Amino acid sequence: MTKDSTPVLRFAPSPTGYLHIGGARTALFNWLYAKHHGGKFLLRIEDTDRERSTPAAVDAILKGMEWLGLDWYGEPVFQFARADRHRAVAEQLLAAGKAYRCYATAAELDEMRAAQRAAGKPIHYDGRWRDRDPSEAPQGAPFVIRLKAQQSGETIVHDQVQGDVRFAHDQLDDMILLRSDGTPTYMLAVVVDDFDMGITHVIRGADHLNNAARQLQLIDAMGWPVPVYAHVPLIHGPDGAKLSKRHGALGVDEYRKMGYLAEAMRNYLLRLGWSHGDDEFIPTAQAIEWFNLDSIGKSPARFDFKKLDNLNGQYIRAMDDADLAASVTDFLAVAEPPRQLDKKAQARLKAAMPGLKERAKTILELAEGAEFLFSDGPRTLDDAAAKILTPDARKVLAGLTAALAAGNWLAPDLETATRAFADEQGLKLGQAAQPLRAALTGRTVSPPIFEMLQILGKEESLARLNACITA
RNA sequence: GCUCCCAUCGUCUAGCGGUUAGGACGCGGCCCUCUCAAGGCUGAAACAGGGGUUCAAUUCCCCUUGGGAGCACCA
Repeated sequence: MTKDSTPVLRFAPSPTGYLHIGGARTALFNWLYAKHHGGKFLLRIEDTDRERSTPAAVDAILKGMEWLGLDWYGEPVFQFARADRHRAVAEQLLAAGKAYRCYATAAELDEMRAAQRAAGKPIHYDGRWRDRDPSEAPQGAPFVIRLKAQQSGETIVHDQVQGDVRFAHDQLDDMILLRSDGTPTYMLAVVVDDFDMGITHVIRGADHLNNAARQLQLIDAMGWPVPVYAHVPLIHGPDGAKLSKRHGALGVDEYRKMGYLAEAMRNYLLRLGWSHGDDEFIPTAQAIEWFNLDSIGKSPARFDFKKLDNLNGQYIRAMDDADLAASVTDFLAVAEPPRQLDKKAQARLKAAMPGLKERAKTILELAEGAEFLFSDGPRTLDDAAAKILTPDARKVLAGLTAALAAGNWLAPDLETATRAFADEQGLKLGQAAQPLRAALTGRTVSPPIFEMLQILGKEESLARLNACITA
């Protein structure tokens, strides 16, 4: 807690689903803060909800974190395994008179809330068992343990993002620490675990801001140190409403499948709510150097795929050709269905990379754009390409093929030959180049065609061209 | 209903009393050009509204409006 001690951060997802984009950003901020200050970043799985927690979700979260490159210190802490410790703290509070047993039934509480709602009053536990003598307790009846919270005054959350946020104590009620089945609630578990794990900084979603005030009361009752809080605004969908699946509330693995690069993802997520002047392209190393809590914005941001695409394209263009080719190969190997590129395909892919990478926003697009390099033989024409290859165009192609075959199979020579051919035929270069492209790639869009001709090689190129001429 | 948070181009944002309100994405135009991109130049595009405070408010305060979050024996 002291200024000179190393900070200890944590990301604490509940394994009830995949790691979504909001959680990923929260994790990223914690990770960046820890990296920036040379502190520790821990992972805690909040699996106390036995009904909804699944091993598959734990796995998805871990995989998501790994893909994003957010490495944590040590082994993940599983909250449920610490239930005994949580219970002990509740008992300790009970013994100290800072907590009490409440025997109110669920039906009773429902009734109470209904009445409060009808009266326009805040919906809070009314403390009906707070000051009752234990002798009044119904024998053998189930009970919960509630914190005997302060009733007057206020709690101020000193938040690094939100500023000082004040909560009047009469707005807070006596929260449940231990359920009637003896299991700890989230409120208890978080506070105890954060203390036991030595957490100094809590960076989490703003949906927890209200909880912070309650947790502070618990921390106060235990006499524990207060962590530094930073409640980050939530991410909204493009329409300003809550992020829905069709908007981007997907598991991070979906982003991987769509062909986004982990570093681009980190950059995008970072800029969603955090800024450093006019800087947009912020590689991770730079992000670690610059990250701070002060520059986190206070308003919720909307998720924008277009900007993510652009950023991803920038990272693709900035990547080394060999690394990028390897990324495409890996991407295809785990795609559905999986595909293995043979040596020839890999060599062509790498050779064509300079032309390929500046036309793709995702690895998926890159792979699709390189399809014509992956196998030999005539191409299946897409609609636009078929339209280009009219009988006339095929005649042009026949002449051009003959002209090309006579010369060197190097891009500059091929281009010169094609231009000469177009000139003598009274054609524009495009009228010769487009049929060439269609025959070679099966499409009307590709990297510079003369370079592709060279990469494909004379034999393969001629085979594809001849197939189109005779067809 | 109650509590809390938020508010600059369509979107992400810079701005921390005096600016021609800047950048990025997206959109339009031009250039480049074998296609598509990339790249260069360029254009349109914002301080939610109303009160204060101040010589001066996008900036500080209040209200309204509009968004969002939380009010469980979920986390």
